[in-house]
Amino acid sequence: MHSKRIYFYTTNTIGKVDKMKLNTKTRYGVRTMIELAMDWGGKGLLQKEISESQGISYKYLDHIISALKARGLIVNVEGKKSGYRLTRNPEEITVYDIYKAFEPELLIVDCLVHDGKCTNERYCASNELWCELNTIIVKYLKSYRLKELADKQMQMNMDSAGSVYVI
Amino acid sequence: MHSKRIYFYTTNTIGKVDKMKLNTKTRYGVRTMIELAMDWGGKGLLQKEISESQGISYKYLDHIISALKARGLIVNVEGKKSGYRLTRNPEEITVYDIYKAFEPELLIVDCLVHDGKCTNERYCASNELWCELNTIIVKYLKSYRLKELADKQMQMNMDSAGSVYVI
DNA sequence: ATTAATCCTATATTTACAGTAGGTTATAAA
DNA sequence: TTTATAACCTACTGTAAATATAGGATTAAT
Repeated sequence: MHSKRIYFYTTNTIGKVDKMKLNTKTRYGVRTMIELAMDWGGKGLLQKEISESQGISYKYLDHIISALKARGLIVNVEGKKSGYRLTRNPEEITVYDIYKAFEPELLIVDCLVHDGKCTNERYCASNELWCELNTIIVKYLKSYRLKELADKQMQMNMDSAGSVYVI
Repeated sequence: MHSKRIYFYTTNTIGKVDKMKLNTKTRYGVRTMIELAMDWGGKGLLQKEISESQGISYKYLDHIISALKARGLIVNVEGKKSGYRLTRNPEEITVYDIYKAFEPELLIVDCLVHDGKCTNERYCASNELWCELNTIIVKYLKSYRLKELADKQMQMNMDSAGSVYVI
């Protein structure tokens, strides 16, 4: 699943990019949420159904769903076997909400704190740079709403029946 | 150096954030480049000097410098012991240029290609989302020039002598 | 020739991610 | 009330990249 490393000095120095990479749980989480958003107002979806339509391992989906539930984003309609549904309107759920179900905080460098302000007393030009970038990313994820994603997906599902997720 | 894991289900599911993180080499690379930018038009800086002023291990800096050289961003002024200097005006070097010295490409998810277009034939709403975010990040890094960083750093170094980098 | 800076290879260590396995509990249906 | 099935939870493993460090070879200045 992983591509070849690229080295300078024949070894070391430059590795395959694994940082600045979104984790799979967040990706899967978003896809799961899109699926549930498309069912918004419907009968609810079973883990099995989500697993099959999304091509995510049933067992692995356990963890995804657990995190989404723990974060209060989804819930069982009524007891088991009734399926899951969103707790809020997809319009009111941002991608950042979903991200936060899988990561404590988005910090592209460690010495930035929650609100995007730096903890260091001393001045550091690069810190300012990364801090700004961090803010931009979070702002984007907060601006993107689940509804938009579900709408796009639904539209395209109608246009070409049988389309498949790949991410 | 690493903070505690946070678990749901008591184990697994959520790990310490290691994704969506800038790698240290890029961070060090930027700091190295700031240092050289502040010396722009000067006598050149030795690896030892950069190592000391930045608090980066001399040996580790080997790899940083190697990558920057391989990328053509820096060069020895003339032979050894003459010090390194930038090959271009800091005004013409973007942070993305530096990033590219350490990572083949910035791709927050694997199924995006260089120009920000998706490789998949099938439509995928989340792909579009990540693709846009990727573009935003790259755009920001391309817009930020080394000169700005060096200027800020120089200004603050003058304001408070003896300031120290932390990132 | 000596010194020292650069240049290069190899290797160690850590640890989070990604994923699997195996089980218990709850609930709906038979 | 038995059975089937879905949800729920814990534990564990394999892998691979990141983050270094060590040691030496090469080159150039003095």
